[in-house]
Amino acid sequence: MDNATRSERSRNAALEAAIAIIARDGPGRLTLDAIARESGLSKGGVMHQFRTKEAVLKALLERQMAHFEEFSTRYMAKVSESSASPNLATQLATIREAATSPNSAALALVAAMVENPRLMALPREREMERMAAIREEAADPDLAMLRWAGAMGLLLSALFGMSPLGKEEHQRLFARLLDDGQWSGLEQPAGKRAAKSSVPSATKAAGPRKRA
Amino acid sequence: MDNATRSERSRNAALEAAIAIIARDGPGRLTLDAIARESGLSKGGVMHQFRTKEAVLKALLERQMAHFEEFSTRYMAKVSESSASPNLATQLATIREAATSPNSAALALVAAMVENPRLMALPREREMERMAAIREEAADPDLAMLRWAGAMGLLLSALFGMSPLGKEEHQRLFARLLDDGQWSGLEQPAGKRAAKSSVPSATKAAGPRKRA
DNA sequence: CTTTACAAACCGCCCAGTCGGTTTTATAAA
DNA sequence: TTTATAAAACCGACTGGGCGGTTTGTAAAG
Repeated sequence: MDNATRSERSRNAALEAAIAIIARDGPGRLTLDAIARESGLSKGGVMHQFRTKEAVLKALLERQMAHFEEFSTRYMAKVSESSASPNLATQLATIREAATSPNSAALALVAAMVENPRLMALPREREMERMAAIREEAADPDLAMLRWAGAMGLLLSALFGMSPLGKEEHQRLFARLLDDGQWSGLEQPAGKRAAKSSVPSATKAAGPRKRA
Repeated sequence: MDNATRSERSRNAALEAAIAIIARDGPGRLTLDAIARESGLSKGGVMHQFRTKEAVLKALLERQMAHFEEFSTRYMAKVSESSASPNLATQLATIREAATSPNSAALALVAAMVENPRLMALPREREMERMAAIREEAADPDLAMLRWAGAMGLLLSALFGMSPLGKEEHQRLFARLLDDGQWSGLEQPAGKRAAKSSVPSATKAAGPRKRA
């Protein structure tokens, strides 16, 4: 086997093993020996590919980021024409994907944070770019950010095993977050705030039933 | 000094130390020796008050829960008359409190999760009760849950050090989440969904929902 | 005197990282 | 094609420190 592909296979196996361990046993059980055992490699082999444990975490993080980056660009290509706010739609869909992906890919974040909080700088900066794009395209930037925050809340609370929501509710809420039509009723021009209670009713036949 | 108060002081010192360590060095650095060093107690003293490390985490978790419980009931008493959805308002305010409290109290959750995911059962069950109350009182339960999720997203993403939002944006978004008037424009009677959806939903006709 | 709160040395285990050695691949001279 | 040499990938025993937890001793409270 070619040397380059041999290395790549080993690195890959190690990272897959790391994900499996985190998902099965929790981030606290992720050790270099465990990775070696799970991947079939020896400890030395793992250490040859990654000089330190932090390097493993970093590679893991970058791998996950790349994966969702790809999902993102594919989704973006699909909706960039049909949606008025493609960046927001893409982010919401990506977060939903992360929340429903069985391998609990986002757990890599937890592992990284426990071991070395500085590693979070990478995903944060990436997220800031996206957030800027979302703001640019939004008629009501704050509302867009709140929809983003809602998706993150669903994802992270589920990740922590402390979501009080059922799986079906989960899906329904994500669907509503993604549905632009559901939110157009209360968009506010940037910089202006008003305490109004009348209903513009652009999107629905039945008005709210109960008001204070 | 009285024996009972002496014990209480020691337990308190240990827990304060634990919080300080988590906030300063991250959850991965929380060790019994570190707690002993930080609190001024000896390791034996710490172990006398808490037979195991898990007991420390559990006590820490209960302490934080009690703290926010108190905040909750106080806030609830204030708004129970003036708001149409006092449970939701209280939860949102409590989450905001957790997000802005300097001691990063909620970090105890992360520490607990890393060490022993089972400990999350307590806060989750408490959260489910509250979620039920929120649903009961809401004209549009799903929208209420989404506002809750938005607050959680703001809190947790900030906790992870991966929030792309500035401090001022943070506050502004929380304020908007709390403002009932901002959301009345798109309430939907429970059990009914607008047909305008541009995104196909996976679940439909899930059955009748419970109304207050 | 008995019990409780604390101190400090200590134990065994686990973990990240090291090291000398072996196997596999790459290069190239014979 | 064969052989020689170097480099890269890999192995697994080992080390030193840190960890959770125990044990023994001491002083204060009751």
